[in-house]
Amino acid sequence: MRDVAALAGVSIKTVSRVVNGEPRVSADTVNRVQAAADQLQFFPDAAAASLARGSRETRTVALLIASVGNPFSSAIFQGVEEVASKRQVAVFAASTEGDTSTEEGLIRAFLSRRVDGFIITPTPENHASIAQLIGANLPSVYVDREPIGVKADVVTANNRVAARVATKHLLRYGHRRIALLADEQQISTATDRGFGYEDALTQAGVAIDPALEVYGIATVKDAEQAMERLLGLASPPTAVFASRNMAAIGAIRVLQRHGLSHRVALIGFDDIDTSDLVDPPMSVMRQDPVAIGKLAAECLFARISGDDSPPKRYEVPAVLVVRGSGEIPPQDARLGQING
Amino acid sequence: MRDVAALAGVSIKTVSRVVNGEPRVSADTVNRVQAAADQLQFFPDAAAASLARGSRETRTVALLIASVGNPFSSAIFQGVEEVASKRQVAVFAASTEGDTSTEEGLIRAFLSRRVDGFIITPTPENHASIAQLIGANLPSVYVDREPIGVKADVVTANNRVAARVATKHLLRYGHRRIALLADEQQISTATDRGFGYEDALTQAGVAIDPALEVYGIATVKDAEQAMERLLGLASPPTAVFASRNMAAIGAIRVLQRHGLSHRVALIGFDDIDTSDLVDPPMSVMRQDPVAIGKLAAECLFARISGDDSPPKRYEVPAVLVVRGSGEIPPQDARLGQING
DNA sequence: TTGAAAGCGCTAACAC
DNA sequence: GTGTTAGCGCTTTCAA
Repeated sequence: MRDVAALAGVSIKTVSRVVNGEPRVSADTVNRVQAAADQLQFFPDAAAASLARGSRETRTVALLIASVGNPFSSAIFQGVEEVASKRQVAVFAASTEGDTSTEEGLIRAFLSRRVDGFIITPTPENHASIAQLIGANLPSVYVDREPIGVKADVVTANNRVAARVATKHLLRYGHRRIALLADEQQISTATDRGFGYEDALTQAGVAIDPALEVYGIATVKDAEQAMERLLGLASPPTAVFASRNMAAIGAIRVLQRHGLSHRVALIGFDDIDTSDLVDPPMSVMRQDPVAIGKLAAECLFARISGDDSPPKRYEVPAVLVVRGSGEIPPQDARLGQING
Repeated sequence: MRDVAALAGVSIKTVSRVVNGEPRVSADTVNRVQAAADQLQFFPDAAAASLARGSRETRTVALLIASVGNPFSSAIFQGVEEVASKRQVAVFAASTEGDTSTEEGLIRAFLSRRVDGFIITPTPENHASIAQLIGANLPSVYVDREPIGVKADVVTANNRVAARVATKHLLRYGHRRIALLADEQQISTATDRGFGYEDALTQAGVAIDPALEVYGIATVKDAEQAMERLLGLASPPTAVFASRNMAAIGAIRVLQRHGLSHRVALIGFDDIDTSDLVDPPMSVMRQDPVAIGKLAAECLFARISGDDSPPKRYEVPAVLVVRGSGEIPPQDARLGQING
């Protein structure tokens, strides 16, 4: 900046004025300064500016998600980015991989980088401690999962209702033995979907069979193992509610392997590009992670702008998409019934 | 920091020493300072430190990809993150959406934020101008696509060879009318795959039919339209090489719609979680975007650390995954031949 | 082992 | 319209 000032023959402050587009600078000066800045490939140092301004605003936010490579997480990122980029805010996205100490380390790193706020998919544990780490001065919004004991905005899918809708759909087709595949029970998303599933069964007068409820599905492999086990039951399920992407993929893989994919009904959560190409085409509760991300970002920017109303909970509705796999009527699915 | 110093009863410099873990501070002082820092929830300001240090290192890099929500791009991000997080480097990821002016704006924004380097999937045009924008002082690495007229490291898949392998595979099954679906011809990735496709045909003595080569597939919809058109030809293709994810999805959708998915062979690029669940299971050239991202990040950090050897080109091999869709023998695929 | 002074690149407040 | 001075939070150099 000093160099630009020297080259343009003005003071350093005038360069600052031009760079920030302040009024009351003569057109001639503006031109001279801009020419000098271009020639020197000058880019203002945003960090130094923020430091000097005293506002400590960096126009940067941090997004902590399960994994940047996971389609659901990255759809959230996409939503956040859409909103942030309109405001010229840059986004640090990072993966917690579900690990609390990684999460803490990331928060520390971003705190040092003076982000303006956080959007967080909380890991299963330790919610209070990360909230305390962030402190009260920095706004944060939680997405996808509800942190316990933390006062902050939360944006999730309407998990309980959506799970109820999916389960009712299967019940309507006559199913009575419906399996549930879900994430760890420490995660609100999983338990809420479990509640919705149980709501529907109870309302239909169907007894809840704990043997059909499998929690702790974290990978496709987990889902495959669970599905194998379910099919091995004396009285296997005739339908499956796979309450997350990976669970559905694993379940279908196993059903296909046993030639049962057209005999056991299945409804997934999380729509994906290829859901309609699967054999049979997959019925799903389609949640809208991009909308979740957008809403979370909007909340966060409202907070950053000074909104100090009480924390709110937002639910983005998931919709049932009927494609075939969820409309298969109950059939005997005991292993060995087909192909000997 | 001043407050911490006051509370601990030491000078500001001593706090700095403790925070940076410098030696030659008495254990007692360290404890007092740390207690004060904890009590005050003190986090050092990384930007101010970088400013004072004069090295201008921010331990931050920028990643410009097509779209953060796109599975291929986010897999690259995942690879970059894996390497960066080990070095405590934060990543700004942002979407260009293939738009040159967006790309330029992002580069300017990150230049102002004083990132240590760039990893870029270049938009179709304007390579030289973005390189000039970044200037010679900041290292940058290009991924997935080769920028023209830019001297920098490049990491891509072995596009030409992989396309040759895929096409040869189809030729081996007896196909002679093989369609190519590819991205815009301004993108090196698309043209390289096109060259590989043509290499294989030429080597097999099969004439290249321009009517079977479709470039400019940017969306699933584009792919669907192209596939419809191809099926409407007097002599339609008996096989398809869909050289990108979206092209494969659109093509399969149309083939399924016409009941031709078991009559027309198809090989995709980019493996996805559900490739094996599709009807029929999709054969693909599986590229490894996570590895591409990792390699790019490693290159970038080497450059940041001062490596000034001549720019290199790296190719990460893609492997053929045989699942069924690519092993269908040639059959009449004229519309209306099936089901009247 | 600790502290004082100077300055990184920039902007606020105030002159002129 | 433009320049001067002080200082943001920190680290460097040098002195104690």
